[in-house]
Amino acid sequence: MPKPSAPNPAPDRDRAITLALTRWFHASARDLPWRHELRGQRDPYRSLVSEFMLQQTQVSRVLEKFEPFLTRFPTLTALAEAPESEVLAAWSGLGYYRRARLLHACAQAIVRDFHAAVPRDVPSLQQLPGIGRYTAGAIASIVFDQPEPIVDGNVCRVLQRLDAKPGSASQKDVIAWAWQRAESLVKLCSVSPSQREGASRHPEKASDAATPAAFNEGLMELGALVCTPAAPKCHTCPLRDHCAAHAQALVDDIPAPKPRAARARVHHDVALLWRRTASDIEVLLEQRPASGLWASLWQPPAIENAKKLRRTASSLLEALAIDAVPVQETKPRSSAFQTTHREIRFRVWIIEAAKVNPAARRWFPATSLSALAISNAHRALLELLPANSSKPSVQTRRDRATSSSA
DNA sequence: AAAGCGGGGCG
DNA sequence: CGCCCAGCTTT
Repeated sequence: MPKPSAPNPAPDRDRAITLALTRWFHASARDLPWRHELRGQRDPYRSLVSEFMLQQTQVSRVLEKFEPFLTRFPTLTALAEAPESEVLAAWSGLGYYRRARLLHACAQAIVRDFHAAVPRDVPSLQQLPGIGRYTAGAIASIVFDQPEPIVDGNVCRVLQRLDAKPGSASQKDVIAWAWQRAESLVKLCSVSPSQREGASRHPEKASDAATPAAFNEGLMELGALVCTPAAPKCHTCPLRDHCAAHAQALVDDIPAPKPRAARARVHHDVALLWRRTASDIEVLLEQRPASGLWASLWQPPAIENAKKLRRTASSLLEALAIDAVPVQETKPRSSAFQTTHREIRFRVWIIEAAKVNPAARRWFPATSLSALAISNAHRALLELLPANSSKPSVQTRRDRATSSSA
């Protein structure tokens, strides 16, 4: 029986792409904690949390925080009812802290407007705080298997290479092209009634059918594991035979690198004030403003963007309007920290104070800091406290990889 | 339309 | 050391 001829060759190529990627994903997908299914479906709440954490953040970073967050906030309602300070504390170290506040507000909006059930459609999802076009498409397709496209950095790169589309993912025209391309591909994955009938008569073929969920997640998984920015593993790529960039030897030129602004270098003068108590030491912290860098997080009192070089602890305390008596003057310690947008040189005076008027600041026991919302930059500074000088309590990834688990 | 926002791993 | 990452909101 002759196969009906297609109107043009593109649909055949695209169908082959969706099928090959779906099969590869089912065979090669990593076992990630937010991919665990209950009764054949992803947990919408776990998926929601993972999507927020994964915004501009690598999987390896999210893996360290995901399960502790879910243990602390097991349900959407539990998250919605929690105080924001605890949500920020559980987010501590993940960066982009606005996401934590938006996730919190998102959970509250879902409870209020959708009876505590994550909505299934893109328009409803996209109205929620912190959910843009990508995250709405990801929830709709991956959790609810709807034929909605998604485009992130990974997907844009894969699609550009697939069609040898030049340009950078920072170009609006490239992004717009990628959304069109992703949409036309994912729509080929929606199961038509006749296909569903066929699948029920041939259940052994069911796992072969391309679904929006497997195709979309396959695009991202391929970008993460195979079609990487540098040194892509074309020899193991399931789409190699369909890839225009590979055929034309353009893989290393697509996508074009994204222009990036230079990092600003700034100095912060930090007063790491501590005092002894009967059983512990305490450290003086203040809360940052609710917007901007490290919004609402706790830190030692500091002069930011310090212009002039301060030479004594006393002069810093005076600038900070802290009425304290240093037990002794010490030289500042240097500590550098980088974010994407700036390089911060901390000058840290470690000051044991006999007497302090804390004003708006608060004393915290050193043992309570792990439950507080503090950036990784400032956690590193707190490691300079005398109580921590002999035992490193911030364990690096390298530490964990090389130390035996006792 | 453009800027702002963390943090770390990797080549 | 530069580049990149499962983006979104604000200005």
